Amino acid sequence: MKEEIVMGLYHPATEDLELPTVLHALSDPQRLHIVRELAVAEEAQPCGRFTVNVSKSTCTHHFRVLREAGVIQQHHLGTAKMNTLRRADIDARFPGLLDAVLAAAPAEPAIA
Amino acid sequence: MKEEIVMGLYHPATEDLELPTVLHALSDPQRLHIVRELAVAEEAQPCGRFTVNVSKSTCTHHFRVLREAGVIQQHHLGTAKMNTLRRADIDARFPGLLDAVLAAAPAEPAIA
DNA sequence: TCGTAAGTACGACGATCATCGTAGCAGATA
DNA sequence: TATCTGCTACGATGATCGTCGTACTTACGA
Repeated sequence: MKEEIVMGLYHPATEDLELPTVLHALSDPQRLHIVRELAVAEEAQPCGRFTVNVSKSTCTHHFRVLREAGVIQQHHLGTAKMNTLRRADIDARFPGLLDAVLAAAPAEPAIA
Repeated sequence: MKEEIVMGLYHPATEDLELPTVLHALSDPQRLHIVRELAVAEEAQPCGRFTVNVSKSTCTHHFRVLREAGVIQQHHLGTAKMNTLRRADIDARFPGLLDAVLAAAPAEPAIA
């Protein structure tokens, strides 16, 4: 039941990650695209630097879904909000899941 | 674009399986439970033999979602409709995905 | 101090979803 | 033929979802 608050933002604890919630977070093409870009990034990325064809408010919505599902971690940095993939946490809770998702369909564009 | 019709039921071809669709199909607790029961079954199972706490019509809906996503294959047998997991197809298209999903959260009940 | 850049909050909208009950159909069985 | 079993079709309903625009906040920089 432990929950972690990082810089005022809700993040579920690793042991509280739920499979249906994570799968649902990953079942949207836009969010899948964000996760894939995040997976190849070396460092934390601000929300604005993603190739997503939706409005800013929709983008905020998708990042919140990913964060509340435990897929990404967010923290403020100046006016920006930096995003990192919670790869170790997801691997610990659901071994192999993230690798399988990232290995699949890397060619699918975010046009949809 | 090939599509396979098995006994009058639509089934997507292996190469047409889409990751978001499959993930969405697996993101429901009831359907996840069905898939898990199907994974440990030796043979094809009729729809009625699943421990699901929803009505019959809702059950029909969930099986259709799984079939149209390409997760299961269905065929009629008398009055029953038999279900099998398309494990080989999913493994071919998304290697490791099904294993990761099945390995995770095996203790989650279908009470929800 | 003023402006700009990056995100958020807050509705709102149409679409999809999970659920149900009722009615009905197709095989199997008597 | 009549009945039963297993499942589907067909709304209907309430909830959630993805999307948007507008207004707002906050931090940085000129």
